[in-house]
Amino acid sequence: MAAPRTARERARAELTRDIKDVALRQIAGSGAAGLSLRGISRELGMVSSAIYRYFPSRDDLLTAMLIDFYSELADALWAAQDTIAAEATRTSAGFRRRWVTVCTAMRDWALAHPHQFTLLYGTPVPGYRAPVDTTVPAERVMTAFSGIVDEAARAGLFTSVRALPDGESGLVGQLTAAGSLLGEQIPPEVLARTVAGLAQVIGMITLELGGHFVGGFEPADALFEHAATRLAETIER
Amino acid sequence: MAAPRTARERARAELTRDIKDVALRQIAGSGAAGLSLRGISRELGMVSSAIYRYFPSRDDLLTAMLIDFYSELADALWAAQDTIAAEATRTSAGFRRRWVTVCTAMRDWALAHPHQFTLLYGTPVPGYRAPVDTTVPAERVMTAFSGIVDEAARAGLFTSVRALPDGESGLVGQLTAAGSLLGEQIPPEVLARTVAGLAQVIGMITLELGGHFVGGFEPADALFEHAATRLAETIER
DNA sequence: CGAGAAGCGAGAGCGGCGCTCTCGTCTGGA
DNA sequence: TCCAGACGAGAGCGCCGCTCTCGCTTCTCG
Repeated sequence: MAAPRTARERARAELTRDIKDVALRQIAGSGAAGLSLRGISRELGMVSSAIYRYFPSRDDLLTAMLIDFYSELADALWAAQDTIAAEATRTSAGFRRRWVTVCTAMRDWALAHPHQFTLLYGTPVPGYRAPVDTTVPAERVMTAFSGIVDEAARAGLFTSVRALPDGESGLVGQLTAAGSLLGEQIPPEVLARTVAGLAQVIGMITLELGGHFVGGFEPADALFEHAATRLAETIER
Repeated sequence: MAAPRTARERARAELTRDIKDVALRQIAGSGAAGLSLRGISRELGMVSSAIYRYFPSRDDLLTAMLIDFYSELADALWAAQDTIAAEATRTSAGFRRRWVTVCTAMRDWALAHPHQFTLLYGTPVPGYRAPVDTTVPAERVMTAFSGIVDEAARAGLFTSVRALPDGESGLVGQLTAAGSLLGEQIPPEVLARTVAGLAQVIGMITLELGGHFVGGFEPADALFEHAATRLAETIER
């Protein structure tokens, strides 16, 4: 993103921002499926075809939003961690507290931005396939979790972990390969639990947002916190 | 569903079936968002407005499909259990094996019917809210999991479970209330783990279907089976 | 500084969608 | 046998994503 020099470039950058702003409001209001280029252009007082000068297709606009949302979520998770970063994560209690904090931060963000969350982790939009540009911010979300585990591993918290049997499944290979991207110190068996744990967090939020808890576990605050706490224990031993 | 007597009734029942069949193909092919009443009518050689004699809106057709899919998934889960039903679930090993079997059956069904699965557990369709008719078959899916746990509880497998502290959160109350619908024998703390476990299974399948594992854990067979196995252990103690 | 290139918005138009309403026809029960 | 109700056809409403052409403006480069 070079600084806009000419008036044309400045106008273009501004309009691009405006389009994304309106798109954000549309998604926050009625979901990604309600995102309409015609609606945006109407709100911006321009003709629908003009939008295509800025985003060649609806999916490109969606991709831009996707990147924004991943980044926003990742920021929220890292910010939540920082509130207790002063406390070292060298102890078991510290690790657990930090893990639960990040899990809760994810749920809070999801409840505050349900449509954004479902766009990230819900049903992929029909013909849409997320381009590689989105994987970088998406990984920042993942590392918000794995970072905690990595730090705890460096502190030597996972000594009594039963080693994974390295069968012909290639699981250990997958895990060590993935682990080298996230932090060398995470033992494969611990990384497996971390991924499963993240899946559980996303699953519970998805179920809650999808209304699968109504009439049973609504509000799900207590259930969620309980599950996150147990998750931390599970990861650890 | 009374048996059709007149020719009119027979024709109506048949056409209703045909519409659902075509709708199923459309969803299986391009997802729920690609479901189009016009497309169905075209394939059926009739004019689009005629469809509305049978389903008053697109959402009503979606509801009918939803009920079918929940039932289909529940059937698959129960069928998978039945293959090892001869073996009693009185032992710890039996319980774990049965749990993993049902988890795997769910993943298998989801991989074979990705669009159906995402319709059930993915992003809710925009303005659509599932009517109560869908909760009955949806609960059959839940009970496919909780039934195993209930049986294990009856066999006295969960004796050494640390009791949940009954704080002011009301979690124990929620769990006992929900438990009374699923099987009186499940201790609240075990039910909490069961729900969290189901959330993890759904979460991992969602991530896999959403392509969040590509480049890291694809294929996810080994990771999934490992997670399901650990889940069974976690539920038990 | 002036001409050509490139960027831009407006407008018309394509085919698609869900859904509504009207109209003639057919069917089945009283 | 007759008539109410169910039915399919067709036209139409407003929405959508996307394309193409046409003039106007802005920038760049000789």
